[in-house]
Amino acid sequence: MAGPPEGLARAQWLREALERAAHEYYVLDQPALSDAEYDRLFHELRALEQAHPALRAPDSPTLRVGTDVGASHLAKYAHLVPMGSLSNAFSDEDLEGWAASGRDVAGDDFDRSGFCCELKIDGASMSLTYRDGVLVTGATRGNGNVGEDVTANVRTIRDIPLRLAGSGWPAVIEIRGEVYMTFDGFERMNEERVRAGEPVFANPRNSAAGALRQKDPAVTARRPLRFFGYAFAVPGTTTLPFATQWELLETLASWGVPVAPHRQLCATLAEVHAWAHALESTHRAELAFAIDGGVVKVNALATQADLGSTAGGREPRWAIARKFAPDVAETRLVGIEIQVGRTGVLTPRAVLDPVEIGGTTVTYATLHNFDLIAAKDLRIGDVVQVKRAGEVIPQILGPVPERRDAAQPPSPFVAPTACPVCGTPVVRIADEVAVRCPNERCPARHLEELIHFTARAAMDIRGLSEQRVRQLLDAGLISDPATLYDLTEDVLAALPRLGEKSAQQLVAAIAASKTQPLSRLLFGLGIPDVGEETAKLLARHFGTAEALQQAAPTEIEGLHGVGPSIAASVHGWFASESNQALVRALIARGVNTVEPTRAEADGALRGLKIVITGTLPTLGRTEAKELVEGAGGKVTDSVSKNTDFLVVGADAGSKLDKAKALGVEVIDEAELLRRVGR
DNA sequence: CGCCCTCGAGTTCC
DNA sequence: CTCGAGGGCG
Repeated sequence: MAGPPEGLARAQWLREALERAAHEYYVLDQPALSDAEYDRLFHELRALEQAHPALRAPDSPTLRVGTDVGASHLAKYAHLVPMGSLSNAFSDEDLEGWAASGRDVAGDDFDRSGFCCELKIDGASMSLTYRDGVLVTGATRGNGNVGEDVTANVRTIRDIPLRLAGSGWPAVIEIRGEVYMTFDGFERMNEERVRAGEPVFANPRNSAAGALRQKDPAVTARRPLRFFGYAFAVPGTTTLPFATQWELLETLASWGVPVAPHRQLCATLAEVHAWAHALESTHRAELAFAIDGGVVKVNALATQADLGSTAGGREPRWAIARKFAPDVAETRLVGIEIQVGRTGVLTPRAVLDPVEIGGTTVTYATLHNFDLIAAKDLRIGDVVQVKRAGEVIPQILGPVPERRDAAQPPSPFVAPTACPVCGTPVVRIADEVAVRCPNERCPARHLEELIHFTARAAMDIRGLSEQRVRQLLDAGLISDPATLYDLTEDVLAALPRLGEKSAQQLVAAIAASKTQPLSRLLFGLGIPDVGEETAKLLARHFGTAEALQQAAPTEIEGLHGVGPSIAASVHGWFASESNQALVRALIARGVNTVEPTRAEADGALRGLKIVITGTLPTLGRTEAKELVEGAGGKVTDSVSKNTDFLVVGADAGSKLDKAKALGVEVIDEAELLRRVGR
């Protein structure tokens, strides 16, 4: 079917697609094609070129296969001893499996000497050849047998010794290790590249590999490259003056070769698991450079020799890479649920076969809206790729069509035309992706409205969790927020899973909420477009709910920060008869509708805009916010050049980076406390 | 009219 | 945390 004209266009298209994919993969580090898709296109192109030699092009990606060493400006270097690779363990179970097969070969010896655990640096593998203690060659790994000679560039890396220190080194030795770049150096380098108008590197590993292959060593010298050694190889047989991997590392260090920190000798596999978990949860974030896991090695060299390598490959049986759980996992899309939010928006939610991603089990993932399902062509029953975005919230990247069951093709998902809870036909506002249930009495919306009313930033009713609200609603004890105030201890105590004591506390908490300021009440009512800030603004300006209710749209719009859209929303809400009835019912039950006039803050932070990020050592988030506001400051959510300072805690994310980039002052909790005079 | 800052809203897991 | 959109300001 691939006749020449068609075939020519197809071949052209394939070449471009493959080149683009390679660029996305290697340079941008954002692969758009899966490995399987890449392979499929690649094989199609190769078949096409073989069938029609006229279609071959000198720049075809097919010509790169197996020539990744030869096709460069760099000389080849044959390693004196081949560089092996490691098999991977992604979980404790994988590691136990590795140990089990090791015991099959070495018996009790496998565990006898303990395990030497080291960081797995995410950099470029390197072999340094020393003759009589002098560095003569630096070579990349290549295919394991033959790499590229990058000696001139390696000499510019300052922590690689040009001459080994100490004594006892063999006459010829290849020191194996990893060339890497610190996050800091990586960022500095990218900043320089931006200023020079050059494209930036996607991550430290790619930039380290790129820097090593520079034609001009002067360019490499300007790159902040570093080195860690972890092994060495000696051609021929030599008796070493030590018996364990641990001593090997100590020896390397004594020769002046940098060795990675956080190495540990573990007596048992259980200790290895604990070390690996600490690596992922703690050390990984604290290190100045990237790691992609740890390496576990049987400590005794004699046992290593007994274990040898796997029959076919070059993978030693005595060592394994303990990789971090991947951020992306594949699992089956079992179903799509539809959630109805407080504002009536219908949101599809993917139900997944539980899968572990980055240490937690993921069962649900939001799909945001129905267009997205169609755009990604997701079907129930598909195997999908799931990623944890922003470290926390799971995201579906897309289906894996190769794994679709041909015999039972999954059916496309059809967006609902009616609310799944109340059956009201949905509406879709022009130009908006959101689909809404327009029924203001929809039970699903009721539930969400009530939960919002009791929320911490709203009326702050402790003891009314989502589950409890659901229970009360199902029992018919409450309908709208006003009915909460009719609850009595007797009625509550009769409910299952609710004792006398809890009933008492709950009634007290509900009663206590009556005195909350108007701003919290306004926020709790859930007026569209009125969040915490706008509620405060309205409450402070109008003082009472009555005044706000009677206000003309123009008066509301006059407030700084409120435009025509919000004004119309507020006015419209109070114009509704049922909303007016709700406000009357709340007043009748003694709920406060007045904003207390607060004394002018004369605190140390008056007029300052402050952002808080990460986990503070002693203060909770709300406490910190109250502290700042009590001192006259304002806490905002995002860092901008108007931000006066950023209070940073543990595990700070992108805000810290942004503050640094904008030159915003960064302080810690202790400094904040000092500034507010505590 | 376009840019930048803020705010609202939705979201998962333990 | 992130996205999208309202709103202020030049």
